[in-house]
Amino acid sequence: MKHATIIDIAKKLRISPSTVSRALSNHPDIKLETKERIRRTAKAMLYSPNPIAKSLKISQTTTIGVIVPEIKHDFFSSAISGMEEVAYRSGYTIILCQSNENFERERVNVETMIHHRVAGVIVSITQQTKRGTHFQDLLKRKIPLVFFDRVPGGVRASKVVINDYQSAFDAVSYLIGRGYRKIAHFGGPRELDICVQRWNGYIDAMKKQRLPVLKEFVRTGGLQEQNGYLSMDALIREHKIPDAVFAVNDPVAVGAFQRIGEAGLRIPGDIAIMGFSNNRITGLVDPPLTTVDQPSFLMGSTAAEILIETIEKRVTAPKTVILPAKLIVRGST
Amino acid sequence: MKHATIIDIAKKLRISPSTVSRALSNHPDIKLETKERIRRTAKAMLYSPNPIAKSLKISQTTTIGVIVPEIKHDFFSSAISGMEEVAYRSGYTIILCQSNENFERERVNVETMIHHRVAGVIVSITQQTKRGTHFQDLLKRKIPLVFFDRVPGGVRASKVVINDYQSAFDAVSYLIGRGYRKIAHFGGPRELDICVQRWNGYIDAMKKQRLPVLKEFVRTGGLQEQNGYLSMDALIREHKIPDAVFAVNDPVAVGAFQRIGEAGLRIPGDIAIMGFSNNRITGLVDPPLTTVDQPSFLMGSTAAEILIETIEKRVTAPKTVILPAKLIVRGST
DNA sequence: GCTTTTTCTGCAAACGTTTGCGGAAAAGTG
DNA sequence: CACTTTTCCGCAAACGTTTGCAGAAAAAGC
Repeated sequence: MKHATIIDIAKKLRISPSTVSRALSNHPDIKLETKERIRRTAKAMLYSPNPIAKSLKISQTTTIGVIVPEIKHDFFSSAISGMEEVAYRSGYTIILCQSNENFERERVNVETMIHHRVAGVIVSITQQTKRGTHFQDLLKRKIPLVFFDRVPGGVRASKVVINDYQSAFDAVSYLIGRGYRKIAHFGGPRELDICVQRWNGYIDAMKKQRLPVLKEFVRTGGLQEQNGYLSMDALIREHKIPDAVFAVNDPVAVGAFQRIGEAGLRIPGDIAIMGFSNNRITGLVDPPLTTVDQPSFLMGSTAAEILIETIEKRVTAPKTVILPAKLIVRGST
Repeated sequence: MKHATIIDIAKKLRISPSTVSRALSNHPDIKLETKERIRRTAKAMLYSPNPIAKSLKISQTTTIGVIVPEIKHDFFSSAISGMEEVAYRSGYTIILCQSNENFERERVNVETMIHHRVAGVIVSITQQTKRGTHFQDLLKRKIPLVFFDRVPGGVRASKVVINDYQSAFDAVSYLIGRGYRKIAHFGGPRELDICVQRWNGYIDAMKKQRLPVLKEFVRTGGLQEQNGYLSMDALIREHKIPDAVFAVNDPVAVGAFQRIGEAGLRIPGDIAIMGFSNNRITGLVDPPLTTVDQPSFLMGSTAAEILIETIEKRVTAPKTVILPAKLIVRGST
């Protein structure tokens, strides 16, 4: 079963392919009557335009590329869901790559997107990503680009983020308000702006209340569960037990949570714990985790909206959207 | 910044584009020396082939389409992760659609895939999907198709699943072995084969031990958390408290879990609970849920492997792979 | 009725590849 | 040396669209 083409329609109607093309794209040059005729037979022949041919001709597709560190991560999968939703509504399709937190692979992914002539790309960068040179290749080719959540420094592109600094500041202030004093911070890699922001929020909140920031209570590591587990493990081994832990994100919080449980310590009695992102898990563990709600689906959908707007309206000025994050107080603090 | 084309290379070397094309695809007709020369300048000019032009010519792309009910669902996102992994290794890219458990949208998604001339598609069907006619369109066009997990009846395509019947049978037998007698089943829609299989496994395990299957203890509904919540809610209102609940999947189990907690009942003391899939959540709630481990990542990766094999080797005989599932015993039973 | 304007349609080139076929040059054969 | 065979490369068409330009037909102006 072959696809019907514009040429097939043209032959059947004994007119030229160009007329058919114009009629189908509603060009004003074509008489209304012929347009109708063409549309009817197009429908009758089950014609569907070949996007590849069109792409080749106008050297631009109607697909948008998405690059995330890990698809299965709760935050990302629901952001992707948001993107797919608006892409679907706007007639775009999504091609998806994961970088696996690997810089080199991210670079390759960007190349893949370029080769595929995507109309634009949305990315959240790797933990390892320090330089943004590979993103410059996109900008050079005038391919619209929007980052979300994990954004690199020094790349002139749109971003959708939350106010990480303020959220962290508020979260830690809340802990202090609850009476916690020895508050540890399990931070992420210093290369990632969001980690630095959250780190700064922590520091400033502590300073504001004139609480000392103890070196042994500030640990940096990756963003995975195991990192939280290991950080907590180290603290326990060194017998440096904090009142509370402010984790850079939920997986790290959950890792710490597990280690605390294994040590027979009580939450929040012995150690309070606060996460960041409001992953589904945090509401289901016992006690449920206090965390900062990061609107993942919304971040994805607005990222897609901004991108599509940029593609279609050809606006070039990068835009930064800061979405509201909300402290969700639960049993762990 | 423009992309270098085959023609650009040809001009620079004063040879014909066809020679360049053949050299780059290592055609035996071309002298080794010229091949080398062409490859060198191709590299120097940062040439990268235009996949769109190639696709148009050979009317076949190197992308594979994936359609799932919900991206953010734990099981699916990690299956997608598995697919992306092998796709990446094999030089394919993934285009992703979600049907949102909506039959009509699934139909549109399939059309999208056809228009995009994907090399093959992987799908897990909707709860609503009863007829597979839209999948026939793929087969008619000789587009390889593989289903995973949720497979429809009556479509001649490859499948990768677990043995749902046996796993359910084993799970329920285990419950009976632990001494539970009044075992309820919260099942999914009867349209979905996996639900029927698990339902049958439940029934047969009960029958084998000569336990009565009570009508009020067998409830069907959707596959979401709220469905489990509501089923449990109904049972509690009717004062029909079972010893144990065997849920069709983890979200349903978690829903029931929540309702049980709200009712002040104890798990497993008052009601034991068993899920299905081994979502991450199940290991983190308290008590952790006994469940059946469904190897989501592996299911995704093997689905992709089978698909790519079918695409490249042009094998046409559908193949069914049954992956092992394993009972994970935890605190909830 | 003849020129000018407007309305509509077709021709042909282009997007970047792949590939069947033909043929020149080189090599082999007797 | 005259021939056949092999080796290597180019021509041109094709994939299904879009679009600038030219031009025929119809309408309008006088």
